[in-house]
Amino acid sequence: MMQKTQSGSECGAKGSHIRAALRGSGLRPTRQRVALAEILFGKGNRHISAEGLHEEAHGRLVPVSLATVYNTLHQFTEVGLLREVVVDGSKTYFDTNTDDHHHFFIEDSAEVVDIPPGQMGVDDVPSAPPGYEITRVDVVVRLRRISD
Amino acid sequence: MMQKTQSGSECGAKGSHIRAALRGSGLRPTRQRVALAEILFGKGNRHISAEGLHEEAHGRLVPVSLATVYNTLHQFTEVGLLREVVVDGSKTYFDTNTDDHHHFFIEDSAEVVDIPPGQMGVDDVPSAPPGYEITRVDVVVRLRRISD
DNA sequence: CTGTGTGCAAACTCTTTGCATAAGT
DNA sequence: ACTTATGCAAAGAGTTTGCACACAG
Repeated sequence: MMQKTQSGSECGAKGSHIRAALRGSGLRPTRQRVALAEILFGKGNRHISAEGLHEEAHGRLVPVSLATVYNTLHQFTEVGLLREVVVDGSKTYFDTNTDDHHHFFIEDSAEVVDIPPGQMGVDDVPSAPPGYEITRVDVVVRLRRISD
Repeated sequence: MMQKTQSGSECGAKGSHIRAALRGSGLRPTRQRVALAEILFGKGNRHISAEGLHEEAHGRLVPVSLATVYNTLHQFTEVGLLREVVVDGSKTYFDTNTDDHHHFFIEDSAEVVDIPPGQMGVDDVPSAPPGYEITRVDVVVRLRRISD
């Protein structure tokens, strides 16, 4: 037999691809993790908060708990499937694009948008103080709506 | 060179300078605001959280409430005496240096340190999307302790 | 005096945690 | 079966708010 088709979501090749990816990262492909991964990675790069993912999952009739969403986001981040983006003091955003790149942050709507790579660079990053190493250089270009 | 400001009221030169600055910003120089301003601006550039400032005030026997610390930090930020720094999702830091500059963030100790200006620049900042203006470009160089 | 600022505690938001139950292999 | 993940609700951290009292001008 083939793999058993899952509950209500789409079945077939995509599901097993995701399951394989999770497995390859050492995560058991549970229903919730597969469903959340489909939402996260199903349509291009996304920047999403735990609340946002939770709502979107419920909108798709995937009833995951908020605690599981947090767990999953952190686990995905640990294994390198996601990246945490710090742009706003109050919420944590997760980015499905783990490449080296930077962000616009639209203050009015609290939205995060990728800055295409190659368009911006950082000159002369100072060397780390002795005893420390640089783990990342983050650039955030903050935007505000022009309200004339 | 030590002047006994604080305690009951403010009689020294520093106190009145601070009072003048507050007044010039349209803020009434209350005891709490003057005391907090002395802590903030009294010894070079600082990066401090509300909790940190609250503790430091108590350490100096200036019993301000946490709510007042928050109010004051926000008021100072509004009038341009402070700048908010977003480096960590969980806490808000305030920087007494309002010039254009960037930061190191030491992840182990959650410390913020200025990167001296002129040592680092950002190339080719993309133009803002139509309808938006850039309010600021923030660079955070994240550091971790090398633990061999 | 008069209005603004302060302090307190309660409320709020986002996130984490503990433990019984459910699911994966 | 045996282990790990999930869900729930409660706890936790940081921040904000509402209202009575206190202080600055």
